[in-house]
Amino acid sequence: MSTASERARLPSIRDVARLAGVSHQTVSRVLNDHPSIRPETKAKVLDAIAVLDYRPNLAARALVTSKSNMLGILSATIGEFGPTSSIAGIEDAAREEGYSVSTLNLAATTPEAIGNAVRQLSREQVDGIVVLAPQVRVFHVLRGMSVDMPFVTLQTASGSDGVSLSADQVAGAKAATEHLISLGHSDILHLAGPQDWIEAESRMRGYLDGLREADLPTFPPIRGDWTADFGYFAGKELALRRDFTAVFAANDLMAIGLMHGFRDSGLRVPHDVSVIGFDDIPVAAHVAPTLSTVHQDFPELGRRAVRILLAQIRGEQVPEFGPLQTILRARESAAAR
Amino acid sequence: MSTASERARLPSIRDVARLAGVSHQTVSRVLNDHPSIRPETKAKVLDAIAVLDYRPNLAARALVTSKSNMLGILSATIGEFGPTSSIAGIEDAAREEGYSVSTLNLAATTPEAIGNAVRQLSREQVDGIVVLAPQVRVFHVLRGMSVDMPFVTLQTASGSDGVSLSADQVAGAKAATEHLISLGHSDILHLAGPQDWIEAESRMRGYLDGLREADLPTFPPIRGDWTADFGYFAGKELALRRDFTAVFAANDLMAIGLMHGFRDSGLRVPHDVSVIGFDDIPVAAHVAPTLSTVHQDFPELGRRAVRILLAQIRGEQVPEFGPLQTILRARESAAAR
DNA sequence: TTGTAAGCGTTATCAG
DNA sequence: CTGATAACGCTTACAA
Repeated sequence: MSTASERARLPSIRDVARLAGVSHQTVSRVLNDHPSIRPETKAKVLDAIAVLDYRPNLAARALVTSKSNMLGILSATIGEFGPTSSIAGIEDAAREEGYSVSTLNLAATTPEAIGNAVRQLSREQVDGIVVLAPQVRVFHVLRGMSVDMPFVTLQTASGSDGVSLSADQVAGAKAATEHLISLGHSDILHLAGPQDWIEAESRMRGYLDGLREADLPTFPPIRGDWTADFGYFAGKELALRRDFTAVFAANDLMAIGLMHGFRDSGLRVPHDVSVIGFDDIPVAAHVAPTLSTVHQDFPELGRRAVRILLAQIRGEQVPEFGPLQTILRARESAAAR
Repeated sequence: MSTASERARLPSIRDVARLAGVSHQTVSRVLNDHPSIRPETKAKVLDAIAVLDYRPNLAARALVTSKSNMLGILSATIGEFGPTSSIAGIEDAAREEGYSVSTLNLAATTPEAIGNAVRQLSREQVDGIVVLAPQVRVFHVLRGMSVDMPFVTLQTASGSDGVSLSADQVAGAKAATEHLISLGHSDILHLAGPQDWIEAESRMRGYLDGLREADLPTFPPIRGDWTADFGYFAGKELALRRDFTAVFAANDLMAIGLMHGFRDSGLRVPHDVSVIGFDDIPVAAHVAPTLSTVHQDFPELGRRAVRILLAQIRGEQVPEFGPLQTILRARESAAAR
């Protein structure tokens, strides 16, 4: 019985060379698609590689080239739908380009924690980092600490400096608000995301812009924490004051909790109050009433991040993506008053 | 202006040695907590390390030790709540133990794709793999191909061979079924997960066990695909036949879609039909009606997987965990008939 | 087109 | 307790 510790040594480039009757360097050339190599030699080498089931040792390669062919994901989200979907996009795009992906979840968003995380990723020799840390402070810390490798931040203020990208949150939020307005609502509240979150700010701005352009009164936003539980309590609270006819919640989870709170308070959605959310999570189309919301393509965002990052790493022209479109999904929860 | 390409060489163990006035080997010993080393020497070295902001090159270390201090996650799920939550647990536990984590998403569950994925991970020198591939076939392929490194599979049949673990799906599903029975239902349908999924089988078994023990009739399960959309169409279909009073859906997403389908067909939940789900996703407590379901601690599952894997890697005694408890959450969607 | 030599930054082995 | 020396598997020079 063989245990893990007696695992045989894997074939190296030299074993391949010996079997193929060439120098190890020639094998290396084949591996790296070096232009000048005789076809028959190449064939011999490839044969030997196949026979031995040889696979290059990535650590050795990383050591000598000081590139790891690995991308880091620095994430500071707890498993919400958006970021999670983006991560999937990042991984797929990275693997497609031959990069592996090392993920690191930030426990806290203190400068020290962020610094440690970046250092850790840098120790791991990642060639670049995709930062999925939608909190404003993370962004600032990152800018301040002069990270010694290429990085791209996702879901941050758009257009800030060419290394961040996101769907057009402001436009989406504005569209949501305008949808409510077009349904005849004029007293529209906003259940916002947490203070520190960039997306929360953008969505709030879209809300304010929408109302301002329609010359409607704005209300001080209620600060939530993205959770359905918070939405629920907000709903109970809001049911006591009846100075509004519609609410735009900064994400679907809060919107669904909100509808629950209203329901428990005897308010009917959309009959008494209209609600619209943001994100279009998979259940949005199925809750009762079905939730009007704003759809965005999170995986595509991740894919774009990778393309930008790789361009930076390779010193190529960094592609310019326009802001990713958001799509309004009108459903039952927002109706004419 | 300095570009990435002119990045200065990072300090190496030899730079530290020179500054501390010792040999590079001594530095290495300090780094690895070698027992026999004079405290003052150690202090000098640590000083030099701090001054130079030296950090060990992981690739070099991986090359010489042929361990990477990296764990692989092989995932074959599309971003569902459960697996995603478990992944977070895996990452946290791994980082805590000083391991980094490389994630690889399987596009297809063909034997070739699985083989490639494992090979890729093995190229990356990961020290072990956590497999999050709940499909039966993946499990079989893995067993057949004799992976050359330690691995643990999550969410597979419990007790099959000590390297797989999961919450007790069967017990949870049985509890859900018994809950419906205790509410007075005797004609209970099951909206199952896809054929190939291990958890789908377990939950179905729990359903069958529950009914059998109560001497109630079983119905041929409806095979779903975990999505809310499928649940919706199933609901529309089922509304046409009225030979049941309750449905146990294999996950919350399908349960929520199902309720939507019933609603659109004029059936009221729980008045006309009771529904219970599985997973306790964050919105379950807030949809209308609030969804009765079975809760399980996905992150803990991930943490346990890491502990088992690390024990294997380190050749320690592998900890024995009992099956993870599931908890019935009785809410509005399942009521007495 | 191919081969030889050197070195990447670390740990392991053996002296002292 | 500490220091030489030799790997680890690969790529980048430079030579042939």
